[in-house]
Amino acid sequence: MAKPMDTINCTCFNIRKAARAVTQLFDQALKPSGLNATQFTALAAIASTEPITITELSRVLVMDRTTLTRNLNPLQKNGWVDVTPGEDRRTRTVSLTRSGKPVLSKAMVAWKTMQNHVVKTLGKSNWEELLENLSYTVKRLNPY
Amino acid sequence: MAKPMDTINCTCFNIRKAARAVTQLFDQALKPSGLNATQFTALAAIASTEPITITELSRVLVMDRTTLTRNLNPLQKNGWVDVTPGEDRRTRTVSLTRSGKPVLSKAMVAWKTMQNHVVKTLGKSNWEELLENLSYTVKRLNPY
DNA sequence: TCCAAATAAGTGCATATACATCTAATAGGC
DNA sequence: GCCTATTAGATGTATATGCACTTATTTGGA
Repeated sequence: MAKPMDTINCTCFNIRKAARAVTQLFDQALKPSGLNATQFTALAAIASTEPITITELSRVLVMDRTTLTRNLNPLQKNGWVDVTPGEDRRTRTVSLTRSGKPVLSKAMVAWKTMQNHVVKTLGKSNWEELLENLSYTVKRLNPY
Repeated sequence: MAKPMDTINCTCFNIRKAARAVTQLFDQALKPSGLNATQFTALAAIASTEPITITELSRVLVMDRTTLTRNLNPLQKNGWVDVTPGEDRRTRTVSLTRSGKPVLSKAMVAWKTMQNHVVKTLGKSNWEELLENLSYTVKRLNPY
């Protein structure tokens, strides 16, 4: 019979715990740019793939469609992304605005600094192993 | 100059992505028990450490104090945990209620099944490496 | 003893997350 | 061409997350 103490090794607990720790570091680093970690990731993904529909982007981000819709709200409110009807009128097409570009550029600098800090703190080979394990985990368990 | 595509390797993006995927699996598995992953983790931690104050528990869970306060709300609402004033009257003491115990027991069974499934799907040695990488990451980067 | 600093916790605010459900539009079979 | 199944997206609801700020209590130094 499993006991409460056994959950120290819970995959879910450990990955969420680490996600909280890492998120806070990146949120802090990105703060001067006006973005948080989620928003930065979304903007960078949009810049790499635009024009892209909501559902397609949600698959890139491995995120529920409805979560993405709401995550785009603050980005639209600030005028950094446009969401316009697609040719298939069921779809909506997401793209970076002119004023979104410099915001992303500035954030990229802050991101790179923190990314380097994390890689250095963990050690390059540990960090590489972590990323590989995370990719493999998503590949095997991704629900989308 | 870093480009948007570089963020494919963003530590934060990758760990949050994996956390979403894993969380959904555990949320589904735990659903019949009436708990989600966060609540299950909190209940199990409380069972292992009670009586414990809010701040102490937030450190166990590597979670902001104020986040924990709110995460306890649904558990209190359902009568699964008690939060009572401590001897030091600044503190509040958290403990599992009589009716919380069977809820946790049932959830433990569902948790163990999913935990085994994940370990098997990833392969035991990959899973062990993942957990080790995550622990190390929290140890080096934990803000609390 | 008294008062300032430190500590514990809660609240306001904004955002993140996803399931269930709804509406609109397209695709496919007949 | 028409109707049904499918697909894209938005909304209602509930919970998760953490920063800034506030209140209450204890601690510790003068």
